[in-house]
Amino acid sequence: MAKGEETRQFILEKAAPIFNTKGIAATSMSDIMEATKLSKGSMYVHFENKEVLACAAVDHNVKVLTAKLQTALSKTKTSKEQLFAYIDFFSDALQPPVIGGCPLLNFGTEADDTNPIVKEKVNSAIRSGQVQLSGIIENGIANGEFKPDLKPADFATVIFAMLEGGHLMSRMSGNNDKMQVIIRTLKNLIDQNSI
Amino acid sequence: MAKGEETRQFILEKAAPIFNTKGIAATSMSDIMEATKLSKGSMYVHFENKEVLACAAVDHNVKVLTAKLQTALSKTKTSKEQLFAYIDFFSDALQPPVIGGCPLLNFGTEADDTNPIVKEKVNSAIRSGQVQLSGIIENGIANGEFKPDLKPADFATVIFAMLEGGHLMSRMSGNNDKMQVIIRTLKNLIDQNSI
DNA sequence: CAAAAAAATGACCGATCAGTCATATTTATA
DNA sequence: TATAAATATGACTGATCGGTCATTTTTTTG
Repeated sequence: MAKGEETRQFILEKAAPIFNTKGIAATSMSDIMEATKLSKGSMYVHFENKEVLACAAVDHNVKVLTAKLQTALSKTKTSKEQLFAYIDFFSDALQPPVIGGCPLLNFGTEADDTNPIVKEKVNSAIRSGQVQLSGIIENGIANGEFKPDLKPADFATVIFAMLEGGHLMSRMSGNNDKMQVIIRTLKNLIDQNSI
Repeated sequence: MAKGEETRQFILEKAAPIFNTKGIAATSMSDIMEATKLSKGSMYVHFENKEVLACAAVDHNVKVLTAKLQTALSKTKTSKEQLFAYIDFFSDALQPPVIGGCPLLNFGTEADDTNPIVKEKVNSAIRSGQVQLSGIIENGIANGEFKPDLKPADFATVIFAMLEGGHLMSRMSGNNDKMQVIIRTLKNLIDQNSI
């Protein structure tokens, strides 16, 4: 990796959790300077402005989250195990896979009415999650693990919404009780739809 | 109402949707000045600083949301009707009860790691919603509308999480499809647990 | 209606913001 | 190793931020 690309990645690794924790608007370039110990000029060698850096940081957070999720999923065999692993991956809202909590929730709500580019990144990531979940469920139906009347797209939506909602609730309360209720309910639902 | 209190309320009515839409960090006092057509000095007569104004705006958003919800609930009789009315109240994520979308989602994610006061306001509002939902379900069990093995607190958590998650998903996609899946699923769940 | 109190004004302040650029240093190339 | 290119530095800029305050205007009170 060339020196430039190395520094760029280094900046992203330091900046991504800050943006995810404080939000884009509340994160200043000097926050990133402090975290990287790099000069202001150097930042602008690798990112033409804050908006570009913020977008790259959003991508980085989503990429790290996705990569960790795929690692967790790769350790499973059956479709049911995959669904359980997917759910378990998000089971601790207070020690989430990426620092600052779910980046889709964080960046999505901030970008909603103000930043169409970031909003579309979040929308795209949600769609990917949906596609993956639907695929797991479809496979499970095809190989006889799940009941054939289970609607893959709808159930994927329910899983995703419950995880995001539970994440919010548990982070607000500062304990993981709500998320555990969500996890248990989801697993029961999956069991009820298993053969 | 004294002149001072009148102006204070007027500022809050103008400021609340701006904070809910742009976020606290991204909203400037000049945004509020422009919306109210008031001078900067006048703002500081009624709110000692931006943080106080932002907190009051959070309260205002929650209060308006709650008031509208109670109005919707007041038109119902049975417990099941109340649950359906509660769900229907949040059914359109693109035309939400308060401008900018769910303030619990918006302010909650922004305040999460940065603003403990606002975070606790959101946490408290979520708890209130939970208590109200649980109460409706308990009544429904007591009067024979719902199956006695339905767990009020857990089911309230599931309803709340699904609504928040569906809200996020639909706002990101820009259409209401996901929220409609959530609504339909929740109503089915309620029907399954009705007698 | 006059005096006192409250509210409204806008110029002003220091701090911080995102971003620039001449210069220096490091890295890559031939 | 000499030269060119890429990268890093930090002082600087203009704009905007939240917040103050002497003054004026409006409202309340006795």
